[in-house]
Amino acid sequence: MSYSIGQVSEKLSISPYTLRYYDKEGLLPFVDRNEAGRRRFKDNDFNFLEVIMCLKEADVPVKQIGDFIDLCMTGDTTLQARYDFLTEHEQALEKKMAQLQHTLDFLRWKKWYYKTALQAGTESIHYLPGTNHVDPAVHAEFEKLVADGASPAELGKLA
Amino acid sequence: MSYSIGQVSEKLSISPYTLRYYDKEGLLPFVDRNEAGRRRFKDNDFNFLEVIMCLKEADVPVKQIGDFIDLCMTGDTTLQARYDFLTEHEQALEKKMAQLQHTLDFLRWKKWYYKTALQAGTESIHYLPGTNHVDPAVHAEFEKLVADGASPAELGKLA
DNA sequence: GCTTGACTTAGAGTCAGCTCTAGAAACTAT
DNA sequence: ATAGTTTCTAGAGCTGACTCTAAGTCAAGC
Repeated sequence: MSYSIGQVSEKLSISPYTLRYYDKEGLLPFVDRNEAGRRRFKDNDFNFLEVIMCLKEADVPVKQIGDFIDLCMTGDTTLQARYDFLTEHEQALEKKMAQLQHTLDFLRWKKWYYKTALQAGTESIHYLPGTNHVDPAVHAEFEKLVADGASPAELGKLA
Repeated sequence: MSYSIGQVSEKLSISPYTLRYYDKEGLLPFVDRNEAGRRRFKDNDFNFLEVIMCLKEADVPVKQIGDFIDLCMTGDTTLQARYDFLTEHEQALEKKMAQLQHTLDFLRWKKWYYKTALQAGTESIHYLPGTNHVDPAVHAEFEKLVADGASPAELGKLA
């Protein structure tokens, strides 16, 4: 079973332009060509493509993905290097997810800020008297609700 | 209390170039200037900067962050729009985190793949007999271990 | 045989998000 | 006062990741 660039493009929802770009950047050295020079993807190539898409999803730059594919093509001497590469990016991803959780929590505190403002009809309930500046006690109040067991996601929900 | 662009840059670990770029893109309309035209950041401005950094972290494009800041400057008539904006990006972020969890799981299965190959001294233990193609049963085996209660993160750990 | 459509390459163009340069003006320390 | 540092603007330059164009090749259907 073999597939044209168009069929692979369709299957993976990646444009043929992008697939050729990846090839040019050295990400697809495993892809065969027919007599006319056209790319023929094998079933096994989808294992590589899956790894490539995974690493892209993990925000690994194209060049580094190329380095990993190089390791793959070299053979058993690079097994440890490949394992280490994946470990490095596993850790980076864990770190990123923790960071995104903070970001999400912040978004929810701001939602609560606007929810309460909406209910009051004006943002000024959060200001220090006579100013346009937010009272730091407002954030503290939200933090207290969370410390007392409320879920940030729920606190932000309107009505 | 007011702060120069250099002090803000230092505090937030953002280059002054970037801060000026954000200003140029309309993200910092709230920043005052002194008689000489130099930016003077107020304490309250850090609330805005915190929101900007949060939205950046959530991968919101600079232009859209500008739209949100515009809403903030307009006053109480935009409270609902601001709430909706945050809700939209909260949802996008939740979706992204779910996707990243899948990516992480995939990375861990690949780590297990290389761990077992390393222990065998060769990747060929995963190949279909007489080929260089990965046996689909290998992934199924990993999935079975997970279904039987093993943690993907643990399965990938070496030694 | 001829058109249509998918493919090929090299190379140009685009976009976001910075990042830097140049030249001038303004603070800061001695 | 003067040297050094910081800031200002306008605008150029850079990087990564595509995205497309042009000109040509190839395969399939009428």
